[in-house]
Amino acid sequence: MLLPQSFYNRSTLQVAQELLGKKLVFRTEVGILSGRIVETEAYIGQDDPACHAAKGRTKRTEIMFGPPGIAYIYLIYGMYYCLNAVTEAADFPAAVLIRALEPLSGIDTMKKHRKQENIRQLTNGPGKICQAFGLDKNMNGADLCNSNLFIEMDKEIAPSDILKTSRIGISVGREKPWRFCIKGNPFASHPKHR
DNA sequence: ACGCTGATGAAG
DNA sequence: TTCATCAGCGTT
Repeated sequence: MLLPQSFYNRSTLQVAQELLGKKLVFRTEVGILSGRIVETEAYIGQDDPACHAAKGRTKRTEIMFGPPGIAYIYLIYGMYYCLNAVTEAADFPAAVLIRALEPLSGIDTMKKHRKQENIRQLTNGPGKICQAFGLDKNMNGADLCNSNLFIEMDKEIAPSDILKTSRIGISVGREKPWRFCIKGNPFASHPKHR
């Protein structure tokens, strides 16, 4: 069952943790691509210096100020895309970055997109997920509750099985423990925890 | 440890 | 208009 908009219209920290174990699905012309979410990060509001929307509304970040349950996909480092799910009510800018998946279906297509045979290397990083799924700016703004890209209910992860660490790859806001992984899952982006 | 790569937003 | 920055990845 597909997660409804009300799932996303809550505290970002709660959504980020509850997304662990859920299934990201993308229906494409070449078949269904899916994977279990095993790593997320929260980016929350104007007081979080690492959040793209920290300095207010811009053309790029207005999507984070919009309604919850929308895909926010942006280009990073000139070559890779990152997929986020917008959270919380409209006018509060926040999102959850999907950082790593355990591939479930469409694995052959993912291998082709990634030019990579090792299943563990297919989706263990936010840029790799978008490459494996073929997601780019064309899917920015897609409604995760009503489009070919959505998230389904699946496993429930017990709080005791969630590892909390600082976020990766940022230069500000490092002190916030807003990265979440399924403990011991081998598909996380950084196998060694910080 | 480093280079690739280009959109973004702030500064001028 | 220029310029530093950047929620990553692959190769060295």
